[in-house]
Amino acid sequence: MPKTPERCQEIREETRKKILHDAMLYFARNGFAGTKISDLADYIGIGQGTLYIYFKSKEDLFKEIFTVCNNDREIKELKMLSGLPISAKSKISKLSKTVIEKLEKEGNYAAKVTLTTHVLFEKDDFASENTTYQSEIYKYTAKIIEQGQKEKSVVAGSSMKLADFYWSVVYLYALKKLFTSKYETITASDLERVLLKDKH
Amino acid sequence: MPKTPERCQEIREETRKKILHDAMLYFARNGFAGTKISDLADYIGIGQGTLYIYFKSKEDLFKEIFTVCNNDREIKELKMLSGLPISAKSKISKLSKTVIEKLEKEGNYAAKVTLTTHVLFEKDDFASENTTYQSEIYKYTAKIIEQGQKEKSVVAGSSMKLADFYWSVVYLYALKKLFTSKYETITASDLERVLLKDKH
Amino acid sequence: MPKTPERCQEIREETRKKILHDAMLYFARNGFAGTKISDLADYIGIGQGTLYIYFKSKEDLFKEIFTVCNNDREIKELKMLSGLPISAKSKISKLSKTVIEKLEKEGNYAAKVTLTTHVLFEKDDFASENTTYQSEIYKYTAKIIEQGQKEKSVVAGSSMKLADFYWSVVYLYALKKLFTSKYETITASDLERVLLKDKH
Amino acid sequence: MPKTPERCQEIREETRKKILHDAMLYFARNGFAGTKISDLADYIGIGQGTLYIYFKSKEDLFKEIFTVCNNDREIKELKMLSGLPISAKSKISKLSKTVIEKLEKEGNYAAKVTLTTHVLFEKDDFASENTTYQSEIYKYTAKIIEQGQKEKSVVAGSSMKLADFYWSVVYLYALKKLFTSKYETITASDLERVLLKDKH
DNA sequence: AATGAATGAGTGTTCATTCAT
DNA sequence: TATGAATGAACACTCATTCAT
Repeated sequence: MPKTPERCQEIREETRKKILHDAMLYFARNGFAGTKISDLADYIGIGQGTLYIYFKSKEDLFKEIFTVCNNDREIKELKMLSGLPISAKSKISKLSKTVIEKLEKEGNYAAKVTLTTHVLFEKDDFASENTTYQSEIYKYTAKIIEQGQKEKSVVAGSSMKLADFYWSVVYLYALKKLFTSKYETITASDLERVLLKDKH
Repeated sequence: MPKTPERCQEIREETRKKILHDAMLYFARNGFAGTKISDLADYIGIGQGTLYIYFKSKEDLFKEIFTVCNNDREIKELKMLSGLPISAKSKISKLSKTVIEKLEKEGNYAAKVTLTTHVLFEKDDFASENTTYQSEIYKYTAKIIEQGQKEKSVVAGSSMKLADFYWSVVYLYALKKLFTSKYETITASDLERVLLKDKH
Repeated sequence: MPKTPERCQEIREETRKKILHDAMLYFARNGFAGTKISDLADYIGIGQGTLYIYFKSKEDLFKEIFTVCNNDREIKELKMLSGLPISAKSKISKLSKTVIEKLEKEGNYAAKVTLTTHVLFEKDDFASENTTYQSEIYKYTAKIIEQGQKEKSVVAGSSMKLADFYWSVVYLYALKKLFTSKYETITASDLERVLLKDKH
Repeated sequence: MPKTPERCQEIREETRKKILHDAMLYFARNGFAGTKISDLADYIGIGQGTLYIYFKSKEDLFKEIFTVCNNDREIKELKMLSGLPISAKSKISKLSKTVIEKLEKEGNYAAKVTLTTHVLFEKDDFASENTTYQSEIYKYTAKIIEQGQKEKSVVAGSSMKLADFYWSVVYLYALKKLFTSKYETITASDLERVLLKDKH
């Protein structure tokens, strides 16, 4: 069975995907400084050298992972949600349910959230690039919050601060998902409460 | 004439305190793996060798800092609060005000909270030791929550989960305090909302 | 294609052997404290890091070398010699000739003797392990000496003391071999004289 | 009681002597590289800083000790012995008795011999200085040996080689004296046997 | 003069990266 | 292409030396 060039390309793509996927989780758990290439390669199940065929350096790999994390689908979905002709309360409920579900079910969502947020804190170099993504997300969340404040369903306060609060809580439970199994996970209604006034 | 032993002891005690204090902040900001001894020593304003007069190793220094973080005063104060003959809502208000104030004013409170929580996630070795401290804090918080649930002022749900949620939010804003100055800090009433139903 | 595991194993074994061999000489010449890893690696002709692939630490490397030095062949040969049905004088002659020859010809014999004896003096930790080897050697030498004393060919005195004397002289000329080229080496008959009465 | 300048000078002299004396033993036991200033100061019973009042550096201290070791009295006595109008055998007997006695009784003789010889092996820098002393000693010993060979009491062979052999054995038992108490010490007649033919 | 806390150059050890196979 | 042994720059740690007291 001769390897066609196409098949070769396919294999390459698969390996690359696998590295990105596994490394995302590993970096999210151990941080950049706390990740050794040797350990990471073992974790992925490849040789150390192989990593360097696909990525120029540890830093390069990290950056690529970070880029993958900041995909636009997330933003687009949120943008669309914010534009829907429904109450802010519904939007927040919908969003919260989706997020909690992703945390539970979607394999790498927790890692993605964790890395995205971590970078904000730790890596000054990436801060600018990241801001773009983060600020888009915040912008649309803030829009929903403002709508909710008009509708009296959302608590008072700076909409950006509240958006930040909301996503920080998501980050928190992403962290918990990654590291512990001890505590019960937050529910969508717990998450909503960050923004919503009580229902009576 | 030789230095008096008393004076020597004093000097040692002061230097040790300074190292513990400054290193706490540095470790909280950079993590264990992300902290280089040379940078840390520069940050503290001492020679690298000096660190090793007072602490056997980087790990040893970290452990000692962690021990300092887990002081009992915190626990005692919370225990006392939980026992007071006032409404749970008042207790939560009081606690939240105190915590937010400490975050704002008290020099190393943010670092303390951050380290204590980080260790829970990252360092398996410390998990057991840490659990003691953390679980005491959680226990008394849960007690207040349960009181509040009876009084109908606190939302429904597992009291331990809610306690964890509450302190996780505190951790979040400790992180923000340490790393950014961009965002408005959370208010006590934002923090309360994690637990309390709306006032109306 | 990956390297075959067999070839890898081979390479590892070779490098390990080379390190043990060369480091034995280097440690014998410079002592443990006097040996810098950087110098040693240069001497062997490998990178510093390579040493740490094969040995956990400088101390570990030293211990392994020491173990290699204390091989049983030496003991077995001496045991056999001591049991032969020939005069003690012949045994001592034979032994002395062998030893002197090894000192001259066999690459690392001098280093081996030197290290084995040095350790007796300097490293308390190894004393017990070493005693086993050393005491076996002494035991069989003492046996020959006692035979010689009965046959009136060996001088009077405690056989263990004389055995110790004999091997100490060997150690001496191992040292000289390692460090200087100035002095004429001892002859087998010089060595015999430590034990034997004059021939006339 | 005001300290007179004379008394001050005396105290200085005493401390200096104490350091030289104790450090000689310590260096002999641990070697140059194996000696830490902090340990040495503890052993002597003074502060680390004090050493640097009396000696410019570790190396300087070692050199001074080495100079003290190579005193001329030894040489003079041997020179005189070699010139006496008695048989070589008597001279060797006398010398051996004196040496063994010194090893037993004289506090630092073993350390002195050990250091003097060690330096020959280890410290290339000192080799030249040392050679003077050592070669004087060897010269007079060789002279006695040559006399003995004429008188047929001493074994055949290069007189320098035999002198070297003789003093090497002395070094050996100096080592043993310093490090172990296990083995019986050599007797003067054991030592003589290095040079003398048997009595029959 | 004596001390020992502080220092930083030097040493031991690790780990991202390279490269022969 | 994939591997893991080899590397050396970077990091943790030690110790001879200095200096304020």
